Amino acid sequence: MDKREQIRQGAIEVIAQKGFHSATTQVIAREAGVAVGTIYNYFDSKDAILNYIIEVECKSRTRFLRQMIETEWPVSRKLRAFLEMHFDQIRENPALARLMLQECRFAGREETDPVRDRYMTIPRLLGQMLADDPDEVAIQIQGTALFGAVQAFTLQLLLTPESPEVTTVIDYLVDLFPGQ
Amino acid sequence: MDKREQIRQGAIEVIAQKGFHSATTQVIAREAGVAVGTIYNYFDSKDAILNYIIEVECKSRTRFLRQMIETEWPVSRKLRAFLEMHFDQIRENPALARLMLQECRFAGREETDPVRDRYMTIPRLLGQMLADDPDEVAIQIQGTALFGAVQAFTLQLLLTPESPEVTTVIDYLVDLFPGQ
Amino acid sequence: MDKREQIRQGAIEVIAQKGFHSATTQVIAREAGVAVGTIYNYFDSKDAILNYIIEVECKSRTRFLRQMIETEWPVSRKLRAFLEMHFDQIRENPALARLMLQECRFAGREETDPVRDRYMTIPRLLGQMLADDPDEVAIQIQGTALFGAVQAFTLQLLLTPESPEVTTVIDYLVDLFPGQ
Amino acid sequence: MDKREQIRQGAIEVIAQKGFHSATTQVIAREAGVAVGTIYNYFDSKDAILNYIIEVECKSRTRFLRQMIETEWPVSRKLRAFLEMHFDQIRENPALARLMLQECRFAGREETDPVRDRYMTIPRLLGQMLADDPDEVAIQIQGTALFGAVQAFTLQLLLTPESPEVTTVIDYLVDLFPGQ
DNA sequence: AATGAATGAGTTTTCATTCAT
DNA sequence: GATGAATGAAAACTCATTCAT
Repeated sequence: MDKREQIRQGAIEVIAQKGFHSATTQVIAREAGVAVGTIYNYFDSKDAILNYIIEVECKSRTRFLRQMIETEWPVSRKLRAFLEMHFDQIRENPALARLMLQECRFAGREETDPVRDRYMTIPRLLGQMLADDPDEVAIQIQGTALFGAVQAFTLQLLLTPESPEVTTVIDYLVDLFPGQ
Repeated sequence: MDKREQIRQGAIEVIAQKGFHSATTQVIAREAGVAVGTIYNYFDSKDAILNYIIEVECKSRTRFLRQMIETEWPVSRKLRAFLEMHFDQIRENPALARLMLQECRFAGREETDPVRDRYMTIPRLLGQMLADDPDEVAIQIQGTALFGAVQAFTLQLLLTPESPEVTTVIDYLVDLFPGQ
Repeated sequence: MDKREQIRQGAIEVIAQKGFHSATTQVIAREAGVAVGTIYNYFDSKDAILNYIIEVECKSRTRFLRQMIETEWPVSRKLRAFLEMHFDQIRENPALARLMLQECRFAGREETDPVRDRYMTIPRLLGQMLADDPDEVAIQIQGTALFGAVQAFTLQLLLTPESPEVTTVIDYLVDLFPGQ
Repeated sequence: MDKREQIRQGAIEVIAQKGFHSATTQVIAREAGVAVGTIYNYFDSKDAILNYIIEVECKSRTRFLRQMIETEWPVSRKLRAFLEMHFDQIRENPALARLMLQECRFAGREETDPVRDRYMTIPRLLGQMLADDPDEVAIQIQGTALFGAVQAFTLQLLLTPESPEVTTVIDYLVDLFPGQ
């Protein structure tokens, strides 16, 4: 009944499967169970759908991370909680994971890109979670390294069936990033 | 004089700037200083250009990694050498780096993709470089983590001017991945 | 209002005038009073338009011939009826006649061609009309000869203004093919 | 050694197989054993090659027909001689026959077309061969009918393997066109 | 608000022709 | 004369977007 959400879901499936460029509005509309025209009642353009999908996903991650940061837990527990949430979501919605890996390509096309800014917030928050001092360069470095490592494991998980166990990966990462 | 190379260079510039999809053959040809038709004397299709670019770049990385693997150096020195080579090349040809980050997203579209296979060789070789036992899962995990971390730093370097110093990043990574 | 028919009519005019290959989709669209894209809402390809035109025309001829074959009329009357129908249609739509002569040249390019099969049904039915025994080689020969003769007259009619009178031609053909 | 003839032969093979439009100058050149550029030393354009092929073939037919016309033989013998010559050539060079049927499409594209004029001379000469009076309409009609019938048989021969025997066809035609 | 037929700008690719060697 | 790499105009086809119903 919520058309915007319906369209978002349809778009995720189609874009994950065919890639953003090959995902036509026709097919997205069919998958979402609406007419093409209806899409344009809820989104300004096809690009806007993708931006919205990424935005929703980033918000979900950043919200979780901000909660972790404010918690009094030890760092290793925070990190483990985040990783478990992340890989759980991958398992539940692999299409969305595929889409995020495929379509988050903002390598400096435009000068300012709100979606990119939102995306790049994640490594920063990861850094903060590992150690609270936001000015410390070393911390930002840790955040970026962790961010990249998680991404690479996610990609491997989606691509190769004989990937390592998720629990092994989580244990490894929790051990690697002690946040000191 | 070497038209194939000329086209490759032109394509790198244009694709890095506008993305593969928005990079038209017209513009690539103009940038390369040839006519559109000439592109098709040297490549089967626009896709083939991209594949070739990625192939060349992957080969350069894997060749270097194989050399490192066969060397008797300590692991930390091998890793440092690789990272210095990598970030040197980024500095020299940022367009190419941008392109690799933007366009090497093969999250499982096609079942078999030779370019993807070539690309995914890099984390495997990184793992081997860190510790020679190719059967050890832990080593593969290290390779993947390192691969992802390097990518994330590369992206940050390209996107944000106030990124950490490359030497700091290299020191951090050499310290993080001891290969034990 | 019926776009498919509109496009068929436009395509007939343009293809008859310039030949199939030189008839661009742009010009066909303009002649049909639609946009290029609209053509592809009703046909899979430019080829499909030509196939449809030929199909419609062949069906019209074969339907008429089957009616004649089932009639109790004497052969000469059946033949005359067919020829009058044929040359009437030529007069009414010379563009279509021109197109059929120009573009129905299937001299064995593809192994199987449904359009060609439909086209080559006409000489077979002509043979049947001349004498009902479908196994008699002689009859098939008559059908082919009649078919070719009619085509040659049609071509002459379209090309040379000082062609013989249609009635003379019909009389001649009715006299030549007595169907014995 | 005669390059023009070499090119003509190569073009016949390629055009017969792929059709004029799909026969590229590259492939024609390769088949002829020359370079593309060489074609343009002997022909003004790709079209000129086709015209030349048709011209040569028409000349061969018209020369033969003029000889027959000047002979004192009975009409049936002249006709039989022509038909035997024609079907012999089909058997010897089916590619050429295919090409002639496929590519002789002059349904009134241009006002004046020398190749078309040459082609349409054949039915006229056939008429003259059947009865010498060139002014008699009936004779022209016969020529056209015979021309079309021969064409239809040729097409059938090329398309369907279980065509009637050539001798049967010749006997039939000689019987059908007594020339009175 | 929902629909989906119509639109036409934009893209890849082909290929006849040229011309420097 | 022979060559074949370079050329770029031209063509089929796609698809995001619009708008009348």
